[in-house]
This record gives sequence, C-alpha cells and structure tokens, in this order.
Amino acid sequence: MKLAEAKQQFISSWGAFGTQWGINRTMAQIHALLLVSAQPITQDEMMEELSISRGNVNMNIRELIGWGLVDRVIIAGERKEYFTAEKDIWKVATKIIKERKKRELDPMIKLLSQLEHIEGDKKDKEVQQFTQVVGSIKKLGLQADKTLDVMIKAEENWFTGSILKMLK
Amino acid sequence: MKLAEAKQQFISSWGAFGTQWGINRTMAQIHALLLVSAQPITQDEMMEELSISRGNVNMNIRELIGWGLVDRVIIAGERKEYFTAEKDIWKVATKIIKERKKRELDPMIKLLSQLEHIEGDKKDKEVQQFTQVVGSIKKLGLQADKTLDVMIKAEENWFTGSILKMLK
DNA sequence: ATTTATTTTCACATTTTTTTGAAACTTCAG
DNA sequence: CTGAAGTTTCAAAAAAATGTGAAAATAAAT
Repeated sequence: MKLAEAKQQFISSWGAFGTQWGINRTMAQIHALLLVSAQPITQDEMMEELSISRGNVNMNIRELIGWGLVDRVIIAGERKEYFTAEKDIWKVATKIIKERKKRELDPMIKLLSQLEHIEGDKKDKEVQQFTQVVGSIKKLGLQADKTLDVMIKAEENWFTGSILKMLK
Repeated sequence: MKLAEAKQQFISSWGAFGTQWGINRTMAQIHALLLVSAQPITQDEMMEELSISRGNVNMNIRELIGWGLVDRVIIAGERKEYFTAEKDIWKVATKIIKERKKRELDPMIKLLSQLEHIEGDKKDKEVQQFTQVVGSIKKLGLQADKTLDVMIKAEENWFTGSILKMLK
C-alpha cells in the first residue's frame, strides 16, 4: 500500500472510530491528519486535505487545542498559523484520559453522591434497590478514578507493558 | 430527596452521560430504569415511565439484550413479557468492556496492522512519521487489550480495590 | 492610517441520528 | 380455526448534531 492511500484510510477510519466514542468525526480526522504529518500544517491545508470548510476546521482545531492535543506553531517569516499534534501516543492517551475523567467521571461521581442518600422507608425494596445501585456505581466510579490516576502517574510503564506483569 | 425525584434524576443524567460515550440516550435511560427497578417491568411500563413510543422501547430493549445487559423474564400466568437488568455493577462493567473491546478495539488493531507496512522510501520523513504513529497506536491498542483482559479476569478484585494495591 | 492577509464567529443549511406510529406479524386462549 | 393481546418492523417525521460560508474581527504590512 502506498503512503497516500494508507494516510487516507487512517484518517477516515480514525474519524469513524471517533464517532463511536462520542467524538466528532471531523475533529478525529483533523487529529489523525496532524498525527501523521511530519511537518506543522495550516488550516488551508486541512481544508484541502479533508474537503471541509474553513469554519469547520477552525472550530475543531480550537477544540483540539482545548484538549491539549494540538498546538499552534509560529513559523518565522510566515504570516499564517501552523498547527502540530503531540506525537507521543502515551502522552496523547494520558491527556485524553485526564480530560475525560475531569469532564465526565468527576461530575458523575458528584451526582451519584447526591443521589446516594434519599428519604424514605429503608425497608422498601425500591428504596433499597436504588440505594444499592447508586452506591455501587459510585464505588465503581471512585475505583476507576483511582486506577486511572495510577495509570496516568505510571507513565510509559503501562504503555510498555511493565504494569501488566504486576497485574498477573 | 424523595425516591421518585432521585430516580428521575438518575435516569435523565444517565442518559446524558451515555450520549457522551456514544450510547443512545434512550438506551441508557431504559438501562437506568431497569437498574433501579426492584422488580422486572414491561415495555408498557417503560413507555409510560420514560414517555417514549412503543417502537423506541422495543428497539432499544433488544439492543440492550444484545449487549447482555438485560434479560427477558417470563412470569407464570402472565401474557406480557417482563424485563430485568443485571444488577451486579461489576458484571455490567465487564460486559460493556468485553463488548466494546470486541466491537471497536479489535477491529482497530486489525486496521492498524494493515496500515503498518507501507511501500516507499524508508528515508522519507513522511513515511517515517506515518509508520511510527501507526505502529505506536497499535502497540497502545494491544497493551490496552491485554490490560482489559487482565481486568476482566480479575473480576471483583479491580472493583474492590485490591488491584490498585498491586499498582502502587 | 489604510490596505491586505488571516482568523473567528455564528445564523442558517445540511446531514445524521433518533423517534414515532401504524401495519404486519406472532402467539396463545377459547 | 378465530380473534384478541402482545411484539416487531420500518418508512416517514422529528430532533440533534455537524458543517458551511460570508461577514466581522483581528493582526500585520505598507
């Protein structure tokens, strides 16, 4: 397979993969394009490469910057802005985990804490069931939170597999 | 907070949470409703409780059954079908992990394996960058795959926190 | 200060996803 | 068998998400 074809397929599949995980297709594609570009590229190049509008590129680029996955790059003597992606996949994974934890897991745990204690007859099966489910989801959430923290701190160890040995 | 109010909030938040993870809002809400119901319930009760159509309930219920999270229950003497959800949150998490791994992670790794070896000048920066990124994402994917397998096998240990001690 | 290049915003258009509801199908009781 | 109760399907409608493009804003050059 030739580079151009492989790139195309990587970008399009990465987009499809992203949608399954609640990530906007274009955002994932821009990220993929930046990942496989050896040099920083401009918004115009992204428009061209992905056949999308200027506005779309701009909005998704700033979103990616917000996730800490992409950086603006100033090239001396150039008027245009260039963009580049973090290329270390471990760091990419770490940033995504951190960010989703902050945006989703933490608020979820907060909500469950609020729902955990409800008024009413403790003998009521429905009350028991509710309390039990909310409590155990919260417990799972807290555990996931801690485990992810350890993984984040462990850095490349997880990536390279040395943590796996500890789990065996 | 009263049970009815807490239930409502749990169901609606669970739906919102689901959408962020690429899960259909209604499917997540039906799952939430079944989780907090001490007794099996019918499709009509779900329609009523969530104010959604019969078709919608039916399609999402079968999807949940497909994920192994919900079961049909036959109640002696009753003509209607009843449904119930797996209540053990560890098992729920395990099933979701297994299923997403199979549906998403495995195909992704397969794709990356195909893209890993491309024709062309090995000295070309673009070729190098592409190969490096695809290779490292594949490596991360394989690692995640193994780690998830260990977690799945470890069963409640992860949930109760004993694996965490091993990670420290 | 004015012109020109570039970036950003956002109302509206388009696409995608989800939901509805009525018809078709199935199952079971009489 | 027949018909009532229950379930499933799926074309069309509605809603939600995403994308467009041109105007406004910003920044740099002359």
